[in-house]
Amino acid sequence: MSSRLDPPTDRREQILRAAMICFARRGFHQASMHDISAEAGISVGLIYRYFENKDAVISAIADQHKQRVQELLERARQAPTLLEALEVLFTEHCCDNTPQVISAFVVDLFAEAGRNPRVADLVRDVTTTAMKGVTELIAKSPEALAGMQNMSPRELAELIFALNDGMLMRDVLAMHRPPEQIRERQLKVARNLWRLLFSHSSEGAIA
Amino acid sequence: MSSRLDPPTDRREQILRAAMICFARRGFHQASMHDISAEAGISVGLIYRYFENKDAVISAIADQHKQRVQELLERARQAPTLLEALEVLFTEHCCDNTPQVISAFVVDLFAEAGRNPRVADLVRDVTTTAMKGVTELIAKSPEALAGMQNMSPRELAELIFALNDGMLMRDVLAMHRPPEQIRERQLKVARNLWRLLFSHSSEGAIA
Amino acid sequence: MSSRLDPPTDRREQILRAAMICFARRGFHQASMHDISAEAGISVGLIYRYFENKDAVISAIADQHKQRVQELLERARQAPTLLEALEVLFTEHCCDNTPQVISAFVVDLFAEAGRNPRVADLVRDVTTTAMKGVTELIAKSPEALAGMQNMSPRELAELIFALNDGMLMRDVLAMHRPPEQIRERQLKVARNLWRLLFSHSSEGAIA
Amino acid sequence: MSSRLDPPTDRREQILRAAMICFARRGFHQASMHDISAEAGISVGLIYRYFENKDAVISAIADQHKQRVQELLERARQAPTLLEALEVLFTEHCCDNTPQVISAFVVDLFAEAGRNPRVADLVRDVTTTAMKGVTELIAKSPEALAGMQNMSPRELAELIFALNDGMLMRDVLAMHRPPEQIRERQLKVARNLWRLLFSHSSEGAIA
DNA sequence: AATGAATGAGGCTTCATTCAT
DNA sequence: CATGAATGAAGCCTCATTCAT
Repeated sequence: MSSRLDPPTDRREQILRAAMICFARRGFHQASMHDISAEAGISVGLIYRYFENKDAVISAIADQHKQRVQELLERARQAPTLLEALEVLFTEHCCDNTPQVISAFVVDLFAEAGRNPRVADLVRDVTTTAMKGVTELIAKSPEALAGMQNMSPRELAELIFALNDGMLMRDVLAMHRPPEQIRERQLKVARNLWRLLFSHSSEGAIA
Repeated sequence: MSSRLDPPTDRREQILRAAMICFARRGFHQASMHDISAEAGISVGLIYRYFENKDAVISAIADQHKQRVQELLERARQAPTLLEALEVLFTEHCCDNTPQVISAFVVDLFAEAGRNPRVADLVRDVTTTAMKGVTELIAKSPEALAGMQNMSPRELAELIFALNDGMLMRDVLAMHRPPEQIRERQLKVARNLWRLLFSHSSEGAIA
Repeated sequence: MSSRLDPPTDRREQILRAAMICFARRGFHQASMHDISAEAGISVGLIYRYFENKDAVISAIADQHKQRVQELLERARQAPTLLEALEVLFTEHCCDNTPQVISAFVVDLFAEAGRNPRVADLVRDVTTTAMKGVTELIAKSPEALAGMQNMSPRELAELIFALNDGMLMRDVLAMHRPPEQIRERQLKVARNLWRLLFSHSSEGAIA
Repeated sequence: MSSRLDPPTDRREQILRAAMICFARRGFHQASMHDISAEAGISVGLIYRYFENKDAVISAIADQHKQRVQELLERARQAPTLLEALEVLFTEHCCDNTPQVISAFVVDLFAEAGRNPRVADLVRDVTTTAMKGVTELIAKSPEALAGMQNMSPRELAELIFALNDGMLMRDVLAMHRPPEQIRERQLKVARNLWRLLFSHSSEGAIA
């Protein structure tokens, strides 16, 4: 490899960051290579020194997304309780970019997956890994085992991810509203589900 | 003239059907007007006799989607029980087109909403209407009132829709698998949620 | 031929009148066949029953122009004095259409003559005929013979026509101003030239 | 790289020269961007690096025309006598291009001015400036003051310009004839007018 | 390593023309 | 006679990609 900050890696990062912004703003195919180069403050030709073509940029961004999700999963795994792990996972969409940037990007990523098999494989890989991770998390969790509700850990994980993705999908309709407000509202609903799934009936209404 | 439908309406439908297929296959912007005309078996120019431009075709498709959802909501409203209404809603994605066509299209529609304000308004309109309809359905339903789980009808509706959308988003990753199989698996998980939300604990396991 | 008002002739007239308006408004090539049909209140296809194609319409309009000029020349010839004849000629641009319509059309006609040889022939024919007519008019006129200014009748005619055309060319820059005002101003200048050319110095100031 | 001019300016010039030729040959709207690129020996896309769109090319050409006229006016102003100044102005149409190219272009420019307000403004600007310049020239000229013929300097200028434009308009009908021959004939007529306007009768025949 | 001029295929759209009704 | 739906070539413009500097 190379040390942490040598030019090649830096350049790649710089380009990918710019690409991410452009893709979120205009979509994979509406964003032009020129848009990306302008956003990155470099020339168009330079992009081609680090990426074979536009598709390679898209793939690289998708890869980056995959890694982000894996890191997230790792952090979730280290949370003391299942509910805390879920909160970590749910807050995924907040890095250096605003949540809507991530949301717009992810929705476009799924849309692209519907056409581009390479992207589809990659997204499937991400979701499968995440799903497996959360399924394990649930299987190992005492709260889950107790509440279980007649559902398998796998089914519980599916419910949870569907909720996550469904909320993310709605984000793009509220591009103008303050991110925190959106997230808070969504978190409230998500917590309702988690409580429902993972609280023992013996505890009665938990509030 | 013609028997059932006047030609203009027929043509519009024919074009929209072709556009739907192309949009699902390649996305709004990757699908060319030529693709659509070829799929419809007509010439490119003819499309412009029925639609001002490509954007108008996209808008018309989005409108069609809106109406489909509204009809669906109407049918759901007439179901005898809440759970049956939810089943109706969940089965949305099956008309003349295969479910994946609808899914791919809807995901792209949301992606587009993230950029095109006109599309965003339309999609927001659809989701708002649907949400309101289901919220009312829940508010009027005895099962819901009983189980309620400390959630407002509105929150319950949000949960349900998030699940719906989340599942739909995943559809695009399974473009190759038989639709029924996908739907069945998803339905199972969805029923789990509905049971959880709307069954009195006194009744025990319902399914 | 046919009687004065049989449909074919009427239709042709109707189409040509509409074409004239469209050509003046948008130019020969910017005006579409659809524009013309709409202006005439008929269908596009019908135009093709009366004209082989768009070029034929342009040619027919040019022909019409030629006839209009010839009639004008005829009227000018019957004027009692040369100066009156010139006034008739100069007022050419006023039929059922506003003068600017004619001006815009004529300028476009000359522009088209620069490319389309058939139109060039036709326009040349018009100008040649008109020139010959006016040259004769001058040659026969006592005023002219007296003043003559060392110019041949032919040269005098050239001067007069250049003035006419030059003024007409400027009309298109004043599309918004009241036609009478423009014409009056131009007429004043034209009269100055005519007086200069055709008044004996012995007569002193004539105007 | 280049010796005298930086490449961007060269390219713009190259494109404008090619556009001028194409516009004169086929008219503004009949000349395609492909025609221009072929004439310039470059690709279509390259034109768009130097001009926003086709209209911008037309505007640039019109601007160029404006500057050419202004330079001409400057040269005319420096002529020792009024008659010599007029000769300079009249010979306008001869630069690097053949006179007919200029004539065809100017006639088309006026035709376009009849429809496109932006072009109309520009052409009006040119004619107004030129007219003002010549009016001043006349007002300051002793020959004019003497002969005057009861006309104001402004009216005299109008006469002169109408003659110029009228002759230019006729140029397009003689696209095939040798330019010098045309010019000579026209010059002879023009001189007749000038002599008439600006020669004291006491001097008798001047030419 | 970096630039950005240059290419040309391909997309959207218009429009003259035809033809079934 | 009249309509207007239908065709498809052609025009304007964009953009991924290459390459000389």
